[in-house]
Amino acid sequence: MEFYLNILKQNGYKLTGKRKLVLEAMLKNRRPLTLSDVQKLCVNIDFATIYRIVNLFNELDIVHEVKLFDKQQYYEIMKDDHHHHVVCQSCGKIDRVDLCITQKVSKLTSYTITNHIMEFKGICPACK
Amino acid sequence: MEFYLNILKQNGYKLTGKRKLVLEAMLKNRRPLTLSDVQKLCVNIDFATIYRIVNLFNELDIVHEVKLFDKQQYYEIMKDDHHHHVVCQSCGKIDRVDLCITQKVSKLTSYTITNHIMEFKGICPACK
DNA sequence: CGCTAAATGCAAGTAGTTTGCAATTACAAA
DNA sequence: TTTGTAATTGCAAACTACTTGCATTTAGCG
Repeated sequence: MEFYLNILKQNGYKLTGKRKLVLEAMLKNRRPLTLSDVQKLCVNIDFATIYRIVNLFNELDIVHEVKLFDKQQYYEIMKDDHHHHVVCQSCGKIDRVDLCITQKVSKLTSYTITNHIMEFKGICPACK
Repeated sequence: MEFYLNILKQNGYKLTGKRKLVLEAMLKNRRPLTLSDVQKLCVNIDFATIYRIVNLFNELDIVHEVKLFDKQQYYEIMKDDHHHHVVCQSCGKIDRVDLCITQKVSKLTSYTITNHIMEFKGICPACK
């Protein structure tokens, strides 16, 4: 918590009650969350405020964008813990995928990779 | 072209002029296309029709969904040519990424993988 | 404690897609 | 080859997820 509050402070942003609530909610729920999910976790914050806070967190790299298989944007706090996800299409469970291949892609394409999306969908062992 | 028309026929769909136009446009432009892109490539087709045709093609696995780094859905024909993409954030160029790790993810997570998203963004050699 | 710029709530706007329904068309049957 | 009919299409409106403008409120410096 302190770590993230410092990022806000160091960038000249105020430590408001709403920002602390959103941060706390996302720290306690470390999985891909939509803006609506975040709003449900933080009673009494307007949706536009949730939107602006989460977008600020994203600019400050406090949260990261996650794309799953619908048209919503998800966000998740992943400090020092870069990972991807696999979603069960039957029960909806989301598991971590600790694999990344940006270095390989960098070598293969000669691009400097700055950003990537990598998510999986399937059937989990329990649902098979 | 014939190959795809047969898929439509075999599934009981009519071979209409509009469907042929959309198919032809997407065969000639094998890169991620938004519905608006497809509409621009096919003069005189209503957007709702483009929407329904591309969605039908998607259900029949004629096209595949591609997610890039904005909020639009892209579609691309990739028969026998599964690949991913890397987008240059400077010039917008899109290159292929011929790499896939669903087998590795399958082993790692014990899920049966049915679907995945994997896209990259960076700076291309020419823009460095 | 008061001042001021930043943050927030409310309501309206926007982009991209999705749907309902009447008009049109592909194609099987005559 | 023409006809009947269900599938397809166009149009307009609805919908979802996000985005913005502006008036009100609040954090935090002095």
